[in-house]
Amino acid sequence: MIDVRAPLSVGDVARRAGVTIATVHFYEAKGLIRGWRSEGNQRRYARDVLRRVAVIKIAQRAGVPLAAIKGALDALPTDRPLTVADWDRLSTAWRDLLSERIRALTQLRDQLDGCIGCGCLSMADCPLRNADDRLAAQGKGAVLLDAGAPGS
Amino acid sequence: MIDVRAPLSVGDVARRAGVTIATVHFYEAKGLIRGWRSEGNQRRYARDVLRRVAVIKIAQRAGVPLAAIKGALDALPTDRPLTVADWDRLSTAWRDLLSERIRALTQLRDQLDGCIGCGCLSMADCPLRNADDRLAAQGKGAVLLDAGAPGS
DNA sequence: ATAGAACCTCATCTATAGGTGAGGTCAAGG
DNA sequence: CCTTGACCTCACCTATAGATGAGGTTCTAT
Repeated sequence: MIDVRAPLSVGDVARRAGVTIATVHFYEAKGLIRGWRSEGNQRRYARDVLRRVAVIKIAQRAGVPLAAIKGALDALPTDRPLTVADWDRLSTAWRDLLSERIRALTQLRDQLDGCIGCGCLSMADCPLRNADDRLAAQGKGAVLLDAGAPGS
Repeated sequence: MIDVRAPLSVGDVARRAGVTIATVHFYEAKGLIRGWRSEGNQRRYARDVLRRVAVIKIAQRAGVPLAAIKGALDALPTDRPLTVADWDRLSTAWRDLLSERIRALTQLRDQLDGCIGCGCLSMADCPLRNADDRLAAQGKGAVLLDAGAPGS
């Protein structure tokens, strides 16, 4: 008989969250999830971590780096499970990030459309090269893609 | 008096392409660009590399990893500068990749919209978690984002 | 009680895309 | 001539996100 309220082992979490045990170790080491230890020093987790890992994976799909995800999760109280309201705030922020990413990629695609066959790459006023330069001037690389995430 | 047809040094390429000297070294080591050496063993490049570097940077913005960019460039004859037709083929292929990326991110955003506040993350039929599982089942991680690039 | 599965830590490795500094060489102007 | 800036190689470092294996311990079921 399985008690659905029993604490989860690393293996349980890994299997049920669809990640490897190494990943669970890694997330705990990075402070993204939290648990306690058994008498014999084995990891134990509340069922709540499953939702946390799910949230982490969704944010990663949206392109949010782990450090930023941690920042966002840290801004939430840790003494209770994630609530719907928490998820609402996180998903809204990440949705906006996603929109910005989509906007940037769409703009690039449109520029690519406009430039296909034009051979203008060597000219100073090519929109593709200029957009790139404008970004480069604002800092180093990938500004649009890696721009600040919520809570960090 | 500056001869616009004179070969470029690494420093020239770096300055004019908007990358660091380390990056030029790196690209040459990876076979993304090619040049020759002066009597004194210093790197020399034809002006053509400027266009190549520009193409590389655009592909990177589209999310194409360097190895795939190299694959695409290797499929092109190296005994002449990049032509408009070459650029046409590359940009069309990358445009499609970009479209796929945009589609995947847009789908994720729509799912996020549908799920905001629904609190369904813990349920097995949440579209966000399922989409994730479907991807995971096809291999490990980031399938949509890193899917095959042209010429590799 | 004991076999075997699951778990522990720690060190090392993978891949991507470069950056940094040491120690030495090359090239051009005053 | 000789200084100075640009260049060379090589080794090692950074960050991200884990994977892998060694050597030893704990848990659980029979």
